[in-house]
Amino acid sequence: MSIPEPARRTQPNADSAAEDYLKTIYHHTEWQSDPVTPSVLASTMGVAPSSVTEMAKKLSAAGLVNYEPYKPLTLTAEGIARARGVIRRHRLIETWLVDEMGYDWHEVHDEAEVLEHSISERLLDAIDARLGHPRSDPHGDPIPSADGTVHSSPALLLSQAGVGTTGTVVRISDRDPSLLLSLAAGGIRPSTTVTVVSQEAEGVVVVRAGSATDATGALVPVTASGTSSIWISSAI
Amino acid sequence: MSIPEPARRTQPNADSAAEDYLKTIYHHTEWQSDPVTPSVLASTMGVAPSSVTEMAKKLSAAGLVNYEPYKPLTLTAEGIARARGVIRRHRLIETWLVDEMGYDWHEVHDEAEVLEHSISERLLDAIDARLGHPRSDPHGDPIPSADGTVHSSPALLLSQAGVGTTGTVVRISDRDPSLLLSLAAGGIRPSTTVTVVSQEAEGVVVVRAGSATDATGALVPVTASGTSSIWISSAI
DNA sequence: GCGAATTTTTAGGCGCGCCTAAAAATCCGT
DNA sequence: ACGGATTTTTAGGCGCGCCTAAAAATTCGC
Ligand SMILES: [Mn+2]
Ligand SMILES: [Mn+2]
Ligand SMILES: [Mn+2]
Ligand SMILES: [Mn+2]
Repeated sequence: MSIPEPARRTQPNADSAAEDYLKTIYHHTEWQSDPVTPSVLASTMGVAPSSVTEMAKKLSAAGLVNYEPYKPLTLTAEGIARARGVIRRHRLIETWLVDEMGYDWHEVHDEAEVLEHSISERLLDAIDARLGHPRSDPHGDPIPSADGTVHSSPALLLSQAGVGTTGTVVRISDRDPSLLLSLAAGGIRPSTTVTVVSQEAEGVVVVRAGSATDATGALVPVTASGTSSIWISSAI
Repeated sequence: MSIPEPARRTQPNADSAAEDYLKTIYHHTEWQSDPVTPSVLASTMGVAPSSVTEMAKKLSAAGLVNYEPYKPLTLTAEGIARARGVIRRHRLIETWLVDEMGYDWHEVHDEAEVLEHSISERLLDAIDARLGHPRSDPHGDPIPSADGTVHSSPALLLSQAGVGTTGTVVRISDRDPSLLLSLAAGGIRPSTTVTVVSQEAEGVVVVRAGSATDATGALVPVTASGTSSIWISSAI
């Protein structure tokens, strides 16, 4: 009894903050290749830029991030592996919630955001097996396999596709639940075939292929920086 | 963009420590009625007694714990409700892991200890419905219902039952996985009928009712304070 | 019932992840 | 190429949940 336990107890979920930084850095380079600067990361994560600098140093000391003052952040090989682990957990949880637990695709992101930090490898594997080792999540994002492999199809941002382009929806960002809801109402999901009808400042009109009478579509918003939330395959 | 967000971001899992204190206080009064002093709580939770005093003041300020210096801690009505919420989550998760995810009963406690703080009410309800609203977990502990009701059967600590007593196993503490494993090997689970064969300092021998040839049993250890980890119904 | 042993509280400190304000470096337009 | 605007870093601070050491209160044995 009463072993004189020498030291500091680890906080619950000790490094979930670090996991979020790794995941967010990875995410920024997954579909685009913006340099990931502290200010970009700070605004994505809702923290002050100084907090990013601080964490960047810590992650650099841990061998997960390459950090040079005043330069963009990049992940080391080990950092990439760790980020993929977090993303694998996130996307398998989202898939499980939709496929087995009665969630709709716009409702799963926030729940996964929390559980990705607490689920064990064993439980994750059980879920993965039960789902039949899915390759992509409900929004079309690839699920890294347990060994770290990722199969992602090359894709084109919808806002960069010219009017008249037809393609298959590869991926839709899950960050805006209300957009997901309206896209579902318009019949647009990953693997749907769509055609760009017009490109305007306030949005992009997309029409799903179909007979003239039952074709459906949606207005896809474009951000100030000129990007939409949908990626399509470049098949003409 | 860049709303001048006024204040302090909440830490991830902000109050999981508080939830653990509430749960542990409740747990101590669930099957026995020891007074819950800071030293008892400190040793159960693996923290210093001064940490308990500190948290007791915080929980008292929050209206969840009755705290008077130098007196045992008790939960307020609101504290009981909150503790039952945590325990409901813990036990439903354990039940789900055993019933659907291929876990054995000695493997679930640690996983539940983490997930109980991060699962949402919605996901919990989905799991509860899927399991058919179970009343007790794999170790025989009652699962509080969503409205806070608990149905627990009166039970007798095995170490307090005389030699020759026969009864039904109501509940087995899940804190010692190796004991659970050996009890399962001995055919002892909740609702098993058992008879106390001998009471000794180092343990209690229990034999399951059965024909003379296939009767099985186990040696149940008794702690220094004279308690075992099994409760039986007082039938006879 | 009193002194010793034990328990509990207080005091002061630490690491984490965040903040604001100010200083320093880089970037950008002319 | 320079000066102002922007970005990034540094400095200092805060709340949380924990710690150890010391002080205070309670409990226990005789
Ligand atoms: Mn997501
Ligand atoms: Mn997703
Ligand atoms: Mn348990
Ligand atoms: Mn249990």
